Amino acid sequence: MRSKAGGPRVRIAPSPTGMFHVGTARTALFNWMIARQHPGGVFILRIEDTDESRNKEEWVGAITSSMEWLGFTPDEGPYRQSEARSAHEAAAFLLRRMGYLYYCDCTTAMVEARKAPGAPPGYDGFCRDRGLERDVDTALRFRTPREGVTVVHDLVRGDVEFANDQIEDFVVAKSSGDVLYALANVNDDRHDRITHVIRGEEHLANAPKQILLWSALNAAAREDVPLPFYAHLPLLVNEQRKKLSKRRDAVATELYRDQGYLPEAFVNYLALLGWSPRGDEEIVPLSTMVEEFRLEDVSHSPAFFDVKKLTHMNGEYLRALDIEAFIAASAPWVAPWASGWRPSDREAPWREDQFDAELYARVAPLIQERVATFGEIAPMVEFFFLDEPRIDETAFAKVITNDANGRGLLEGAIERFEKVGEWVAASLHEAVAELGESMGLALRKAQAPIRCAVTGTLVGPPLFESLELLGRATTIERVRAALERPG
RNA sequence: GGUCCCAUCGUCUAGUGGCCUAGGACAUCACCCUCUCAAGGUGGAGGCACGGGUUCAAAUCCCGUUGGGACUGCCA
Repeated sequence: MRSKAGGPRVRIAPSPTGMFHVGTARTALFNWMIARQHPGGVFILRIEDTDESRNKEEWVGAITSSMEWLGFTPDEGPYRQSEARSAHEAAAFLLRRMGYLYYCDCTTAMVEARKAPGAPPGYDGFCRDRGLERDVDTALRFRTPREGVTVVHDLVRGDVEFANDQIEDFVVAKSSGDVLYALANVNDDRHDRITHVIRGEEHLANAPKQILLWSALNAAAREDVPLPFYAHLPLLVNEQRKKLSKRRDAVATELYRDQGYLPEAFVNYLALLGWSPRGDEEIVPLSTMVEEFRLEDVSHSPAFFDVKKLTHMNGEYLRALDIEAFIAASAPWVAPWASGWRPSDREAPWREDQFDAELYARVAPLIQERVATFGEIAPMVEFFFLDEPRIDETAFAKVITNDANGRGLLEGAIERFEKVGEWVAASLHEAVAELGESMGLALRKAQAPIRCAVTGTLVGPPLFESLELLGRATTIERVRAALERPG
């Protein structure tokens, strides 16, 4: 349980909430990088499941599978906080015996009722010296020092001071006997010999309480476990500058995985939230980030999670893939029946018997630089696999129904396509160009109705390459179908 | 309300007293390329919240103001 060669021991301690919050993902990344900077570093996953309402097994699965996706394999764990229940109770017992804790039977309403208008909020210490014993309605509170200051030596923010008389006598164990997060977390960190507590800024106000508890535990147990370094990371916020919330915002890491973001790109983007690599290049390999990362360099101010930038960055990663890798990695989105994992938020875009892996392999180079996520592939290439293209009515009306040249172009195209010698992109390009010329139209105008008839839309992969792959028969058949379409 | 944190282009950031006429990236605009859409290329617009100090010199240090935010549970 000790660090190998005195390396850092860090941990992320998510509570199971049903999904893996992107903020937790970033915290995991920063912790993981610190662990990887030292050969003896240890990265621990501890699931804080002490509250029974947050103790669903599948929720734990959301944590482990996202961690796996991100590539942050824990060196220890996953531990369950709930497994240490008896250790927490023992710690509470010891602390109580040594006088650091006292029983309190005040209800929230009672505390509230005693409060003079304008009095400081929080518990007033009413039971501090009443010498209550354990009972069905007694919670255990920590006897906070009334004088002095507790300073949090924060690696990103510097020293943050809290006057002890501003820290209320907080509850450490419920009247049910269940030990609360405040103590459980500290006891676990102490037990696990955590050296760096790296977490979100929302925990900064908890830090002095935890430091007090840590010291009390050291004294009570007569074992001086060194206090960890603290590092409170800037919050991730939404466009309203509010902390990213599960209710309002797209915070589930799984969502990004389902949409077809690459974990490497996602991690790279996450690192940029509150930190930046040296130099002007933002797309950097993980190994470089691990090398350059310093908690001291982390920004102090909140960061907006910008999906647009994430998406751009993902596009860059996608384009950097060689074509085989691109094809392989996109499988869950184009041939989910053949891949081990499939996105949970969508149906297969077409039936297995409609899909043609060889054809897809030839289509892929056409769309690799046109998509930013794997999820965008299917809508762009579906006309290759569906029996009939899905027609965009607006586009159809614009370039075929309502364009004076529309039908003429389609008729001319059929005529020329039937005569094309070798059915390859270059010949088709030439054929359509000539057709356009004969009607006094630029190629960009001439190709539009054909594109719409065959692919269903006005945007997509290069037309002539697409026609080549589709074949003469299908192409002509679709152009005919468009001509026969009512309206 | 109390405690605490924060403040450079719309966004993420570089900047740690002179190298700043404030750099990069995303987004945005224009142009080029072009069979559509992208990608790519070139260029543009856009920022040190405000007010006082300190200093020969401040985006950088100090104070205040304003503005944001977190916490304030017998949740984690």
